[in-house]
Amino acid sequence: MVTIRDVAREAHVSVATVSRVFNGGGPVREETSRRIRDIATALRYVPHAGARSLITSRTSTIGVLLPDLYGEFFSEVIRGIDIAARRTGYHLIISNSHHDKSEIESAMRAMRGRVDGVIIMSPDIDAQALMANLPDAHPVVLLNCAIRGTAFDSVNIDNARGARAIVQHLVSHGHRRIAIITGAPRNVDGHERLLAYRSALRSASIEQNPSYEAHGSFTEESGHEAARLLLEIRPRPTAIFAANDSMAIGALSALREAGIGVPDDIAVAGFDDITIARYVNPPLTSVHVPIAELGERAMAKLISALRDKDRHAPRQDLLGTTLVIRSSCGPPGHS
Amino acid sequence: MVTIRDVAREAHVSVATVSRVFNGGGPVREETSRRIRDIATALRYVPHAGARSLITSRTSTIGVLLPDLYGEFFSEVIRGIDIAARRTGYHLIISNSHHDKSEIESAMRAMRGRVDGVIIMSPDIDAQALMANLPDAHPVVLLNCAIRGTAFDSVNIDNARGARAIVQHLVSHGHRRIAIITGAPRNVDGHERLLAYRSALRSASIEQNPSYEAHGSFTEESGHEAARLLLEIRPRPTAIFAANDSMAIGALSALREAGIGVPDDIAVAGFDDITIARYVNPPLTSVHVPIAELGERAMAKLISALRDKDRHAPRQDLLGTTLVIRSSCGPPGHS
DNA sequence: TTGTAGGCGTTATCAG
DNA sequence: CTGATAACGCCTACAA
Repeated sequence: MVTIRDVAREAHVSVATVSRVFNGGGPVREETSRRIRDIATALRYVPHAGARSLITSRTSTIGVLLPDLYGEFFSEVIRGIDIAARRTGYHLIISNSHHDKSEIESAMRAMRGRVDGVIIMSPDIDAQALMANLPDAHPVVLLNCAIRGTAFDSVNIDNARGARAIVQHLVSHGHRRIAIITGAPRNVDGHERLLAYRSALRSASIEQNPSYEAHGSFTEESGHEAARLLLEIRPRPTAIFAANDSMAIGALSALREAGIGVPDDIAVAGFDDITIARYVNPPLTSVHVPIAELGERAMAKLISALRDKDRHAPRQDLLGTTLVIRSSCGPPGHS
Repeated sequence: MVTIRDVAREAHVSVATVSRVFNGGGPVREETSRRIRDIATALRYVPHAGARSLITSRTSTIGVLLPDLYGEFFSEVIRGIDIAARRTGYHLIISNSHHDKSEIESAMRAMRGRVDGVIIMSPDIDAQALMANLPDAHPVVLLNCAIRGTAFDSVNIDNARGARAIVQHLVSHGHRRIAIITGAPRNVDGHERLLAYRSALRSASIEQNPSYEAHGSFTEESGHEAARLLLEIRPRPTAIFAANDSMAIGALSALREAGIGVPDDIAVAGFDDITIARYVNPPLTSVHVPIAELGERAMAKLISALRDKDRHAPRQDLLGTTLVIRSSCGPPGHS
């Protein structure tokens, strides 16, 4: 392995000078600097990250703690984080499938000394209290977590507005028997969407039917199953709001199998607006969520917290959504 | 920051003893060991990764270099890698959007001293020659790369068999005018699937019509567009093989818009068997690819290369696929 | 069974 | 502008 000493020897200077060249530290004569730089590249010299972090106590790396996550949401979040990371020269350590407090804590422990900060995504609603006292080893940004109003930086989706918009859209099309397929039981996003659904129904003076709340878990399969259950209920709902697109697509396939027309017999709406939403049959009305931006924003917050170090006021961001009207709930103008 | 010295002082032993406890190094009296362990956890002591790597020259971290990648394929690969990584106590540094040689090389340089080995995923066909002489800083496993028969460890999908199976399935249903929507132009998988399609047609003594080869790029949108183009051709194809499911779904939506029945008027088949394939209308006949296993396998190979160090014979793995018959090409038995 | 001490590759401080 | 040199936190012979 080629070290800073090799470069120094070859360039007939001290290691200190080489170090200065690479860190923009002190003043170095232009010619010396160039010579060192040339020799370094010729020797394919790369500073040893560990040694550097030992003395600077910074790693230029940030950790990302994720729950079990499948599909588009996961990859988009990572993509957003990566975009912001590479823009600022940070590396990314990612660690998957963390659910409860102990797993998160052990993961954070394992990351000590490897990262300068951490982005935690833990949408489990029960993690709220658990994460209340996170180790303050390094700055933390909470991504789509259940904790609200704390002293942490956080980024969340504005689920309430989005779900309300969907329900209002359905109501404006004359629907009164509106069912919901809920998300995974203890998931924040699913929970918030459910609450907003209820509240929107109340606002529209629609009496709520508890049996219209079918349980799902964000998968196509669960959406399929839930829709089948919903079809048994009398009076049968005339609209189904699935808490995410995957379940909406599962529901669509269940309705098709049952010979039910969409949107004529039953309207269907989703949430997230994943890419495929516009290509299913019929194209799915949904709520667009800027997923990549979620990750990008989280990373940006972390970076700025890292820069400011002490003087940094945590803020809670709420990312807006957009109603995307296609044809699974009938034409836009109709009411 | 609490260091090994703090633990040593608190436990009235030398740092050497503490180190031994944590590395299973030399012999330590049972009682001493327990005391040190207790104090360490009480103090929340975690060895500094950088300092350790400085002397052991190992990092317990592996790097993952990926191209721009969207959707399910990406997340599944990562998931597979992560499963194998956590099983063996390795951390994961991931780095996105690397296409050409220079980007890969600079990324690898940036990882020097941070990782013990690297998994490179670079499905660009042109990268073949470019990557021929990778820096041999650390062990490398090629994941879905175009390089074949080299001295590198590699894991690839058996695209040829899969594509051939699809075409034969179509032929067995009486189709002779079989079109293909190709993948991204320089993508290995897309390329191999195209070649296998041609070869399967030849085997079936079907004359090839170059205009039946529509260009796609693995996105739903490109599949949609390609299908529309295909519909203009006379004689019109009676079957469309899309090089992946996303494009097949895009094609499905184009056919629906054109009022073409599937599979009655035109049969459609995909590749990958992503989760959603069974929920689209009609359920998509496809080739199942064990994506997560791809990542898991790559990681396993890297680990074993890391263990053996010198004595390790690189091997090229080809992951098998399975034909999944649903209804987008007509019933299974029919011919 | 335990302690001492040298060194891993860098950066930072202080003299020149 | 440049060069010694002392840390940084840890592991590992070598001694005791």
